[in-house]
Amino acid sequence: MRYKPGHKAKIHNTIVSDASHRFRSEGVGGPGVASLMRDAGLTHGGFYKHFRNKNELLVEAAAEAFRDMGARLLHVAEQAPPVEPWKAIVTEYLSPDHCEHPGAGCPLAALAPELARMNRSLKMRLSAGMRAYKDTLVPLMPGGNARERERAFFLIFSTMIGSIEIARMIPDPAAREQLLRNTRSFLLGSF
Amino acid sequence: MRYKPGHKAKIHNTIVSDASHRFRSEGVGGPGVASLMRDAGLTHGGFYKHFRNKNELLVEAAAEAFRDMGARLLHVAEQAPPVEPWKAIVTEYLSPDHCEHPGAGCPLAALAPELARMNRSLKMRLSAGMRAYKDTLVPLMPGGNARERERAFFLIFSTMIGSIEIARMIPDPAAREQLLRNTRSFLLGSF
DNA sequence: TGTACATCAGTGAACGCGCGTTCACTGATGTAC
DNA sequence: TGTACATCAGTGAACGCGCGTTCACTGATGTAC
Repeated sequence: MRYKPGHKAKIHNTIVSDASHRFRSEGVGGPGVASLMRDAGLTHGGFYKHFRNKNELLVEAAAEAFRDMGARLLHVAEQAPPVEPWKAIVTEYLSPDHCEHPGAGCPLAALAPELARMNRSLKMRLSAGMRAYKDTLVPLMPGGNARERERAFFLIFSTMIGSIEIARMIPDPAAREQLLRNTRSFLLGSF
Repeated sequence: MRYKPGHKAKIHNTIVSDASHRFRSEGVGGPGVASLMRDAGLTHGGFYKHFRNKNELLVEAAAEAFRDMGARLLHVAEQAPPVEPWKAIVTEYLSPDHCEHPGAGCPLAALAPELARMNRSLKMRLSAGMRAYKDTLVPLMPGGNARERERAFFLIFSTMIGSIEIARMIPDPAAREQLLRNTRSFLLGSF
């Protein structure tokens, strides 16, 4: 059958968006091509009408994950009082909601070590998404100039990423939330 | 053939130690059972004389990785001047050597998101290794009492883990080392 | 001391399974004449 | 207007492959008598 104009692009976006969530919650090796296509209501063969191979989907899915999370953090920063928007970002990032839903959260916290293991050329393309993420958020960071804000971005995000990952390893919910609380109060008082 | 007493335990340790390195450098799904046994000079069938299944090996390998890295950090702390031993730990953890050799490094920086995805009972057993790691290192952390030192442990390690993971994602070596340097100077000046 | 048997770490064929990828095909619609 | 053909997103059988796991078997040594 022939399809409406824009149909293919819509399906393509559906697959990428679904993959961006599933990779984050199940890992890069988690969902297979067939399962991702089933989510879109299609069969596995059609996958290669949309992507050269699975890694191409990974690149697009990671980029979308960075855009999604960037937009979410930008949004909470804009909702918050205009002084020190980065504090709203810290609160959102270290929220129990983000900790408990890696599939909708920061791709670095969900996938960083796996992505770091990919071959160099793939990593270059993946890190382009990370750079865009950084560029979105650096302007909201504390600091008197661009250099200071970039430094703050890396320090704040390093701390948040590590904390969320450790928290996700801790089975006890109370200990988990205390770690998030501690990190939150440390960061809010440090810059 | 019959083997010398202690032979089986020695082979067992070889497999666990090899796996602890390979899981850290290739991910949990990286090396297969057959490949791990080949490293030990054996065939895959014998694996099940040593472990009930692959997850049992993972638990032992993760525990050994935590012990290894704990001992390494303890060692550098003991070599350093006795005041503020935690500073030697920060310097070692954020070294280019650690960043470039995940297979010999901290299992949290190498595997945390993957381990966090495991089922609850497995995660409980994996996090026992993490607790032992923490208990080894908390006494060396800055702080006037046990509570403060435990808090410092989580904050310092969160920051270091996040930094190393981001650094491992950055393709440019200069940018990578600058991130590590920045994090080092931030932590050394923060406690 | 010599013979028969038990032990048990390790072997390797075989199991079912899901993976990523390829490819000849389908069939509804658009275009050409 | 009617007919022939081109397009192309999606189908599903088939590919080779590696995975984790099982299991009947091997064979050198230890033990019993």
